[in-house]
Amino acid sequence: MEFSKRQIEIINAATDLIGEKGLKNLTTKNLAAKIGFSEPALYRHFKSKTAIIQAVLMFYKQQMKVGIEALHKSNNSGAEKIQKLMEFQFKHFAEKPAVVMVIFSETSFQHEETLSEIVLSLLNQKKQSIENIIQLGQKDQSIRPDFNSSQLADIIMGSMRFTILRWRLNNFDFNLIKEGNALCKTIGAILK
Amino acid sequence: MEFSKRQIEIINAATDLIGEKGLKNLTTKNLAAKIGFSEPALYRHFKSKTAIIQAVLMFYKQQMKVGIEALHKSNNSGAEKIQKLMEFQFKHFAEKPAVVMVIFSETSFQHEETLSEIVLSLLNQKKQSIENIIQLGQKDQSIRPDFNSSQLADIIMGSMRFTILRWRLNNFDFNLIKEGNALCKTIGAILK
DNA sequence: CGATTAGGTTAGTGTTTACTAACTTTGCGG
DNA sequence: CCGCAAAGTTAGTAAACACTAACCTAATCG
Repeated sequence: MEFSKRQIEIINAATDLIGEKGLKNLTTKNLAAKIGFSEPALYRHFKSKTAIIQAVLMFYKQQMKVGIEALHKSNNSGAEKIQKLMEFQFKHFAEKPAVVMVIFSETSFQHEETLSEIVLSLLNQKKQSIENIIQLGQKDQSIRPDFNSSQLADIIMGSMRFTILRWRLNNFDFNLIKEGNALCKTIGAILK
Repeated sequence: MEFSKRQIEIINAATDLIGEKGLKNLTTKNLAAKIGFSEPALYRHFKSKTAIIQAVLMFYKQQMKVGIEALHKSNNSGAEKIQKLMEFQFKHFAEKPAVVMVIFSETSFQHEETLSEIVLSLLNQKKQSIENIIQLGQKDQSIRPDFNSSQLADIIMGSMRFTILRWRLNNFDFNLIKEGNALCKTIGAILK
């Protein structure tokens, strides 16, 4: 998936709009206004609004993949990698709250087959990376081996998502990084 | 919050509509059609569509409260109560997938102050009950005392929500109760 | 028994939505 | 500097939306 400059501009504007007031705020009118040109111009770069949302998700998926791959290359133990991954994610969200909204908009796409599929693949990609790290950690003995890696991945991803959801519902007004670190430590203790 | 018969009828129909195709499927037109009368009739029972969604959430909140209170009265240990609570929730969702959709629609309400508040209170209510049970379990020594109860609650609620989200994104086509039980056991082991 | 009211109807309103038709401008390669 | 395509414009459209006005009916109750 390659995007032109203008397309990336549109993707960022769309992300911001969702970030500000949720998916409902992403209208062709608002989007055009945000970028500073007229509505029909959007259609020179994307064939439909759905294609734009699709691009937003793909863009985010790509970003996440790059971040996780970088983590994988480090020389840390499995347990340490999990810590780093959690830190990375919390930091990412704290810096770009708009992305948080996009993630949670996931659940509003059920009526759009193509979007649902991307969301599922996004989630699976992330879960798979975490499972891989856990299995690695179970081999290098930094993570206790008696837990199922898939379930541990559910627990890790779930607790992160939930913390982020709480943050969002509280209008982003507690320190996510701090709460994230605390969660991180508890998860670390559980994995030992 | 007391609802008339007709209001409960509307609440159920609205829940079903959201369950079928998400929040976007909840239009006044669809709702009226589902119940079998005309659109304007809706406005004899609720003053606006927002009020209907509000009622759906309040109704669900009430239901949940009743379920959790029943649990609290039992003579089980804290650890056992957590198990029961998780079973109860997974069963509830497996039986009424529509409610799942409503829960995850939470995240689509950010533009509506009043709805966001209800969602937050709903989440807090649930989290508080779980925290209470954990603290109880830490006193009766069925749950290890060296973890922060708030974080454990995040982990429990988060992993449940995530499992349910996966179930939904997979079109409800794995056995939620089975996966729920597996998660339950792992959580049980963690708490010990 | 007459008045009031709760709860239904048909018809329609203004607004917002995603998107298109048709035209114009701009920038670039030969 | 010509031709042409890419990328912008204005003006508009049909459909869907939440909601209202005006009217009707039947039950309740003093």
